[in-house]
Amino acid sequence: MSITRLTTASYLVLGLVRHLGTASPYDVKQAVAGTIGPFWALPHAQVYVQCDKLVEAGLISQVQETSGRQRRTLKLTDRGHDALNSWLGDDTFVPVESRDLGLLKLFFGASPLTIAPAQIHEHRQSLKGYEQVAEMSGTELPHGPSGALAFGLQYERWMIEFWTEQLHQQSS
Amino acid sequence: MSITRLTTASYLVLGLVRHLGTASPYDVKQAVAGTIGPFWALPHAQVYVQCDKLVEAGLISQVQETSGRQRRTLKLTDRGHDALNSWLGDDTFVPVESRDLGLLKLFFGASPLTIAPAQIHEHRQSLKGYEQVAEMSGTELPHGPSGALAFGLQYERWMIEFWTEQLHQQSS
DNA sequence: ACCGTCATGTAATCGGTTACATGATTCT
DNA sequence: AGAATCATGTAACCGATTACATGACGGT
Repeated sequence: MSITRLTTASYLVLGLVRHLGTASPYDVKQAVAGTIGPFWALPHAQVYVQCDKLVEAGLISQVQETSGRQRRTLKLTDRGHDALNSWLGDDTFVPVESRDLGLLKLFFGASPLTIAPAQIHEHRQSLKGYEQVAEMSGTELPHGPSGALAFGLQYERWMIEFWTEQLHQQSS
Repeated sequence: MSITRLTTASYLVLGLVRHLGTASPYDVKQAVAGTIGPFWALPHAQVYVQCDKLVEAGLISQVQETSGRQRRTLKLTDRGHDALNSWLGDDTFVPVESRDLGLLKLFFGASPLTIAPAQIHEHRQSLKGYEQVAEMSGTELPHGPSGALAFGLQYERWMIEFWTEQLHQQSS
């Protein structure tokens, strides 16, 4: 009966619904791709499950169309806002595990010549993605997203730098 | 009967056993902490499970004491070496998700004033840890681990830099 | 004797991913 | 009419984490 504790995925959905103001699960799913998707994946199956959970927990309200596509329109309740805010206010540090396969392989002795090129290529792609987002949205972004975007840009540049260096040190 | 495909955790154990030359599951468990643990956690329950799997798959050989603590001594078989090498040789890029809660909260509008200090503090701690490892091991590290260590140092410095910047931009 | 840590495991739970599945619109 | 995509979900599986559990050895 009682709702099992909220997971990060729950807060992700909760946060996205607030970010969008009002949204259907589908909107949330779409938003993932353009926002936090690149560094925190969330398959759509999760979105629907979490929406159910959050509605049941009374953190989001739901109005469902009775005909046609039966779209659900979601919105944070007051308790939802509270829950999200208190999560955001909690500064407990959770050790970051940047589970990077390339790095792991590097540790275990893979040659940079083997892995670095692919890493560099993919990080360049991601960088491009972020740059496009940055261009399109200009300076109109709210603080939060713009900070995260700044990180994304920075991170990709750093990774390109790192792997490039690994590649060069190899030949010394 | 047949062994379900190897997961990253399997290769982690496989890699560590080779890294150590010869090791008991317990040794592996200990090694995790001092090596890849900080950026790729592996609880000891996994170690034992994976060891069983790898033995069954014929990728590591096992000699078990018949008395006392019944320590198991593990070592890569030829097929184990092959498997590890082919994994290391595979440069397929797997999208990195650096699932950083702090970053996620930043995106959703948490104030840098709230989260940045804890982030900075913890990344400083991690940095210290890496620096100690670097000092102790000096230049004696094999290429792989030293590359990964270089990343660890770099990464922590970058994160400190990022969060410090966020903190300062806040006050403008 | 007792305590810490060495050393080994097992079992339950649980959350997430993958895959399956379906009907409603809209555009061509 | 047909294709694409909008929009919604369900279910099975599976791997990992968490918690439980136990005995051996070494030092005090």
